[in-house]
Amino acid sequence: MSKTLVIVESPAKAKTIEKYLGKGYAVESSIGHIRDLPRSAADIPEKYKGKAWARLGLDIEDGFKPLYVVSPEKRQHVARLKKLAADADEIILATDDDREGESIAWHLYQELKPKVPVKRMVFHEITKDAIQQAITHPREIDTNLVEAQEARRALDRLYGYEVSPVLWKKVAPKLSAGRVQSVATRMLVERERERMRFVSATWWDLLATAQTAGQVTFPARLTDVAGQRLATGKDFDPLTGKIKGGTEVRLLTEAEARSLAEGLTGEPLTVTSAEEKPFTQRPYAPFITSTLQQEGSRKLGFAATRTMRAAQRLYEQGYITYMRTDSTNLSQEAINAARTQVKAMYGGDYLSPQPRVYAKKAKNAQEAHEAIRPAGSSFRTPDSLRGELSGDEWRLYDLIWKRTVACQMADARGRSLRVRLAGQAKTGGTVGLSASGRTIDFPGFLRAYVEGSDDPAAALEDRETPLPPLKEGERVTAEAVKPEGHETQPPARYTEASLVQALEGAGIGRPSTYASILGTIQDRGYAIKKGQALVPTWTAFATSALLEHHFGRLVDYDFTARMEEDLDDIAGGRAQRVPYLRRFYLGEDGEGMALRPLIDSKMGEIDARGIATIYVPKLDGTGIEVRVGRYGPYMQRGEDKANLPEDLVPDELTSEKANEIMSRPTGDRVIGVDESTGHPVVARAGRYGPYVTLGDGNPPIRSASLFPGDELNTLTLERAMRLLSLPRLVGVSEGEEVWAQNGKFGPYLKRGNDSRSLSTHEQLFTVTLPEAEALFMQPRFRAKGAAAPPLKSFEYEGRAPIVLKSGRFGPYLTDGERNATLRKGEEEGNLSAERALEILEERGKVPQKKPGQKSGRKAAAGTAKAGSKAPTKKAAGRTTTGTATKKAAPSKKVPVKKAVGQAPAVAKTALTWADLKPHLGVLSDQERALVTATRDQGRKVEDVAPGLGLDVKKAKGMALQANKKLNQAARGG
DNA sequence: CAGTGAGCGAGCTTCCGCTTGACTT
Repeated sequence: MSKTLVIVESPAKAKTIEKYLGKGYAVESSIGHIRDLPRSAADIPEKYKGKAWARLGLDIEDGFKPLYVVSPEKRQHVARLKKLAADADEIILATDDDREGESIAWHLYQELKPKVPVKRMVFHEITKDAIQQAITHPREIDTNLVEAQEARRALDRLYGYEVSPVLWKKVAPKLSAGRVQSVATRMLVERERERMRFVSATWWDLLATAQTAGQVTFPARLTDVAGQRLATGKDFDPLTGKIKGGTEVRLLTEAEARSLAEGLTGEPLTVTSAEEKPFTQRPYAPFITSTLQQEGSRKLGFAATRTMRAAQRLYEQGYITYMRTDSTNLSQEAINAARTQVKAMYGGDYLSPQPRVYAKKAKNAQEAHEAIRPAGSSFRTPDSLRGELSGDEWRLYDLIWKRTVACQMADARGRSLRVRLAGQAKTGGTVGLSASGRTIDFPGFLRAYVEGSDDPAAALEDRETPLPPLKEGERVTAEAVKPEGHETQPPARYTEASLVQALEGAGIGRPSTYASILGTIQDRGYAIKKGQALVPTWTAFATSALLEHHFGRLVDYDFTARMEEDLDDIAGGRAQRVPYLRRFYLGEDGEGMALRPLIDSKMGEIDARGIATIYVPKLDGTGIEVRVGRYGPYMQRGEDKANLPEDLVPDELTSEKANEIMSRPTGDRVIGVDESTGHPVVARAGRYGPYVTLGDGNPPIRSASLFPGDELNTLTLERAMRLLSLPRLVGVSEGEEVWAQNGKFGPYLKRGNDSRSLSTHEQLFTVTLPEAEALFMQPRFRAKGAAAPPLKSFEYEGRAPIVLKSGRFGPYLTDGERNATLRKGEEEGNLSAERALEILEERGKVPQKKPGQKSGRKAAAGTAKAGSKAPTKKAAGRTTTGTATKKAAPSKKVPVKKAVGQAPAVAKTALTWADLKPHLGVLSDQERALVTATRDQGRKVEDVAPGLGLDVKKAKGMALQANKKLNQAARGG
C-alpha cells in the first residue's frame, strides 16, 4: 500500500489532520523552522570557520548567500523526518500559507532531499472538508515567497549582528539592537521623555448634586462661569502646565471654587436643554494573538507569557484553535457553532440577524490561520469544562468562548442623554452645568462580553448612568455643591499589553514573537516592570539616543512597514532579494540604507561619553549631568559624583531629588563603633570596589576591601572588624615576618620582598605558618614552558602530546604551539584524546605575544580602544576581501606599526615622552593639564596642583594614573 | 584620587520568526 508523508508545523496540528486524512497518510510536524543562520561561532561548520563572513552567516560577496545550519536540538528530529521521507512514496509539505510557512516547506525540501514526488498544500482552517479540499488541490513551492523570507531573515541578521557591536563599543557589552526590539525600546523611551518634560497643572470645578421636584437626585458638573467656558485638563499645555495660547477659558482658583460652591448651594437650576440620542454598539472582533494578550492582561491580570502558556495548553488539548494568529476570520463551521449557541443560550432576539464577518484589521497581517476560538463544530461551554480544565486554562477558555459567541450576537442598543442647566450663585454671576447619562435598552452582545471587564453583568450596570426624565425649562435644586481640584496627568507608561498593541499597530513583530519581545527588552536591561508599567532604564535612554541620532532610519516607526512593502514586491516577483539587500547593507550610488559604510563612519564619529550623557529637562540649570557608566547610572556635577538609586525611575528625577542625592554622604554607611578604639566603622563604595574603614576621616585610620561574597548593604560590624583585622601576621619564617594580606590581585602572602598568591580570600584568616612555608617553597611564578602540572595529558603518535591545563579563563588545551580554550559543554572530565586533538586542530591559536604582532582583526581590535581613528580604518577594510583586510589594517595604524616594527623587548622598556604624547587624548582635561605641565614645562606636581584646584596628594595620585593610561594607550592596549 | 606583591593561552556578547519539549523550581 502506498504511503504519503504529510508535514505540518505543529505536532498538535499533525494529530488532528491525521484523523481527517485516514489510512495511507502519515502526518508529521517540522516543529517550526528546521534550519537557520548560525547563532554563534559554535554553530558554524568546520568548512566555513575561517571565512570572514561566517559570523554573519551571509556571504555578502556571493549574493548574500545564507549559510543554513540545523540547530543541535533539531538534529535528531530532522534525522527522523529524513528517514520517514525516505520510506514514503509521496511527500506533501503542508506548512502555513504565509512567508515563514513557505520558507519552512522549502527548507524541508532542501534538507530532506526527497527522491519521491513532493507537493505543497495549504489550508486556512483545520476542518475535515478544508483538509480534503486542500489535498486535492496541491501547488508548487512559491520560490518568490521564499526569497522574500530570506530577504527578511538576512535583513534582521545584518541589522542585529552589525548594529549590536556598535552598542558594545559605545554603551555597554552584551547589549543588542534589532528591527523590533529597538523600536519597542524607543517607544518606551519617548513616552518616558514626555513624562520627564511634563509640567502638571491644577484646575478646579464643582460637582453638584441636583434634585428634582420628585426628590430624584443626579450629578451635574460646572461647565461655565459668566458665559465663559471653564478650563479642563485638555486646555493645558503639557510642556508648561499653562493654559494653551489662544484658548479663551476661565481658570478657577481653589478660593473662587469654594466661594462659588457656597454661593450655589441650595439655589435653583433651570434645565436649558435636554437631548436624547439613540446609539448602537457592535460586538468586538474575535480574538487574535494581540487582543487575547491585551484582554488576558486587562481581565485576568495575566502577563503575556502566562496568557500564551495557557493558550498553548488549550490548543494542544484540542480546546481552541491556533493561538498565534493575526486573522480575525472565522470559518463557516465556527460561525454556525457560535450562532447555534447564541440561540440556545440567549434566545433568537440576541442573535445577529446576519452572520458577522470581520475584516482584516492588523497591518501586515499574513492571515494564515483562523481567529482564536473554541475548537470544533460545536463549542464546549465553559460550564461543561469546569472539572476538566485547571484555573488559568479555564479562565482563558471562558474568555475566548464569550468573545467568540458575542461576535455573532446582536448590537447593543440604548440612549445617551445630555442635559444642560443654568443657575445663579448667591454671590452673583451666572453658571452653567451639564449632566450626561446613558441607558441601555437592549444589551445584545453585552450580555456575554464587555471588553476590559471580568463580569459582564456587573459591567453592564456600570455602563448605565441613568438620568431622570428631564424637560427643558424644568427647575431642580442644587442640593449639595462640592468644589473639586484636579491635576493634569502625564501620559501613562506602556504596559505589556499596550506596548504589544502599539507594536502591532505599527506592523512591528509577529504573533509568535510578541511575548518574547517583552522578554528581550527586559533581559537586556532596557526596561523593568513596575507593577503593570514598563519603565525604560537609563541604559535604554543611552541606547535609544545613539540609534536615533546616528541610525535614525533604523528606528523609524515605519521602518518595518517599508520593509514589508519591499518584501511584498519580492514575493510578487516585482523586485529581487539581492539588489534589495545590497541597497540596505552596502548602498548603491548613494542610495539605500548603506548600513555597513554607515557603521564604518559612525564607529569613529560617535562620542561614547556624549551618548552616555542623558538629557534630563528637569535638571536644566543645576549643572548636574546624568550618565550611564560601567557600574550603572550616576550623576555628576564637576568632580562630584553620585550613583543613581536603582529604584529611582527616570521621570522621578527632579532637581530637588538630584540635589538631595548629590548631597548625601557618598553612600557611606556607618555600621557601628569599634569598642576598643571608639572609632566609627564605615562601609563605603570606592573606585576599587566596596570597602570598610575604621574611622570616618580622610584618610581613615585603616581600610579593607570586602571579600567577593560580602555585600556592602548587609555587612555586619563583626564581619567588618574581621576584615579590618588584616593584614594578619602568620608567623616568622627564615627570619622574616610572614603576612597574609589582601591586594589588588587578590589575597596573598608576603615575606620580605617575596610574595605568593592564596587561592581563596578566607585563607587570609586560616592559613598556617607551615602551609605558608610550603607555598614559599614553590616557584613564585612559572617560567615559560615549565608550566603548572597539567590536569591531563594525551599522547599521540607522530605528534606532540596535548595537555589540559587550568588557566585564567578556565580549562584549556595546549600542545606548546597552539592553545584552545574549552567551551561550554566540553567536559574536561570525559575528554577523549581524539576529541582533544579535534578541538586543537579546529580552533587552536598561536598565543598572542605582543600587541600588533598578530595581524588583522586582533591588532585592529587592540587599537580600537586607544585611538578614535583606528576603528574607522579597520571597519573600512572589512568591506574588502578578508585577505586584504589582514594586510591593510595594521600598516595603516601609526601607533601599532611602531610596536610591530620594534622587537618585543622594546615593548617592555619605558616609553619616551615623544611616544606618549600622541595619546594625550585618552586623558581627562585635568589629567592632561597636569601631565603637560610636568613633562613639557618640567614643573613639579606640588607647584602645579594648586592652580588646578587639587590638593597635592590627590594630584600625585592622578599623575600616576595618567601616566599609566598613557603607557597603556601607547602600547596599543 | 582608601591601600595593595607578579604576571598570565582569550573569546564571546547580538538579530527575528517558526515551533515544542527537557530541564529545574
